[in-house]
Amino acid sequence: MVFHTQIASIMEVLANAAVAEICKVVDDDYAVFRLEMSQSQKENRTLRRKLQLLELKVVRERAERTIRDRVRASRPCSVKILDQYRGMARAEGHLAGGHMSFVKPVGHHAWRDDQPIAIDEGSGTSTQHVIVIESADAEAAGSGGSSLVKQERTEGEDPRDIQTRAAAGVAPPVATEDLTASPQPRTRRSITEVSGMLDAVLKSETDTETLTVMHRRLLHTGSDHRSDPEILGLRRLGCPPAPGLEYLLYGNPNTRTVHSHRDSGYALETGNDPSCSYTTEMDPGNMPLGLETQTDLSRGDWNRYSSSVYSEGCLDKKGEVIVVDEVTVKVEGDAPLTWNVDETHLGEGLSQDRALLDYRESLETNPNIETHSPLHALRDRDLVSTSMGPSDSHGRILFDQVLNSKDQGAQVLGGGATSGGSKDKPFLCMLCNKGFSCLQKVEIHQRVHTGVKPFSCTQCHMRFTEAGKLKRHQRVHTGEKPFSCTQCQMCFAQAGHLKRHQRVHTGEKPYSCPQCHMRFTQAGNLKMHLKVHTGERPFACTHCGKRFSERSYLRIHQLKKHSTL
DNA sequence: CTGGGGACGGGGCCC
DNA sequence: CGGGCCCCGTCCCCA
Repeated sequence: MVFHTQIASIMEVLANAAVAEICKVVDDDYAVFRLEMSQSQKENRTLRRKLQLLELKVVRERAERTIRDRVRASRPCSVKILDQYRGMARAEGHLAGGHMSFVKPVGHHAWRDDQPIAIDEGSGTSTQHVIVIESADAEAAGSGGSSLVKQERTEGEDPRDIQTRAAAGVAPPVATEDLTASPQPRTRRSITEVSGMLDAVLKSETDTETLTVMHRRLLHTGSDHRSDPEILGLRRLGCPPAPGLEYLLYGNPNTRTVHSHRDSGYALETGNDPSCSYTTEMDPGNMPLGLETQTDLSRGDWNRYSSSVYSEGCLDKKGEVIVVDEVTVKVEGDAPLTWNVDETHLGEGLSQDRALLDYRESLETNPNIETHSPLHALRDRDLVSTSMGPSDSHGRILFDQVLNSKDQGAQVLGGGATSGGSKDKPFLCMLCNKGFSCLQKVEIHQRVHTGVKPFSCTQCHMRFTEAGKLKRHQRVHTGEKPFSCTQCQMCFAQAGHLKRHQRVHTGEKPYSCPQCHMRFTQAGNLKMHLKVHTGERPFACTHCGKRFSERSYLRIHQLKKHSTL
């Protein structure tokens, strides 16, 4: 018995020893394995970083080469892309990390090429970064004390740490703002990227690089500021985006989310170049809209947007509005740039801008189009070029917009002269070929094609092409009804309405139905009546021809009108 | 409840 | 700048 007990004890000891030995071997192997794994991972990270750098360089070189060509061709938007791209390229050495912060030097309203961009590279590998761009309120911006901190916050990380690091880790010092405490009106834009790695910012494919530039709508104000894209482009070369603008790159336009809230409008000037003066499109008084509305502008929103500009008096008669919304730049090898504006974010007016870009691009890249293009045809025509020449910025923007209206091809390229010009009407509309006696009438007329509505109501956001129509509209707000009926006490705001009303007293019914004997005082009522004669009303009265949609209606009608069944 | 007509408000476009 | 005409939408009333 005792022997068996000793044997069992020995066996247990041996077993424990064996287990311990096995564990030791496993641990050793595991340690070696982990070491090898860590080394492999390290090498993998290094190679990946090198690959990203190479990709970035390729992208940068190709884009710069292409955009440089575009700059030579005086492409203003290309210049913007180039500026932005340079910003990215400068930071490429720091982009390999998953976290970084761009801190703009204080006292500057815009990023400049000669300004160092301080980058605080962290070690986070979060898959979601939030870039918060803070600019000072309107007062601070006006006094030159504007500061801008562009931060990218790693998920789960204390934002105060980022602020501290951003403020302390770079020079010159940056005035950071508490993101939650300040009740002052300010501008805040936050951008959420789904992917935080560099390849989410710049995606390089085999032969295609896609840069998506969120380019806020710009208002280039001032009559002396030519809308000529060439001039704008050249001036913007040394004129990076002001805080009122955004030049942001997104790697994945499908997943990006842009939120922006503007509590105050402000005008910003970049550097000392007055040509780079822009004003934001929103006025706090006239535009209680956030970017949520702005990014999804319907035509009405667009009208509201523009109306604030005119009602503010920012634009004189010759003022101009340049609107460029979200633009995707596709660089395909050495092919010409094509500009695609996301139409889902655009209203009707903005679609015109997209067409403007596309069309202008095609004009300058396609010699065939150039040969027959109305643009060049117009340039070659002394009459029109004189009336709407480059010296007239307003005319120029109309000029461009006209070229891009939807019916341009039929009217201009087709060359069909419908009404033509005469000696007393030598000024022609290049769209409908109508003749006018003076330049101003051409411009007013072309608002029909361009959608330009310079006259905005101060009470609401309605806009009109003519001052007289605005005056008429404002009677809606004033309640003024200067046209009174002599037969009754009715008053009307429009003379036409009074005239129409007076048919009630005269009994005149100028609108007669061709299908029956019904007559109407108003054309609209006749039009409504004509629906009775459509197939939707299959039951007709045999006496008067009146039709009904239901047999019961016809029976009631015949019973009451004709006393029959 | 529905269809139809009368009438008005507002804006677009042209002259 | 104003007038004129037109269109569309809407409301009201009646059958």
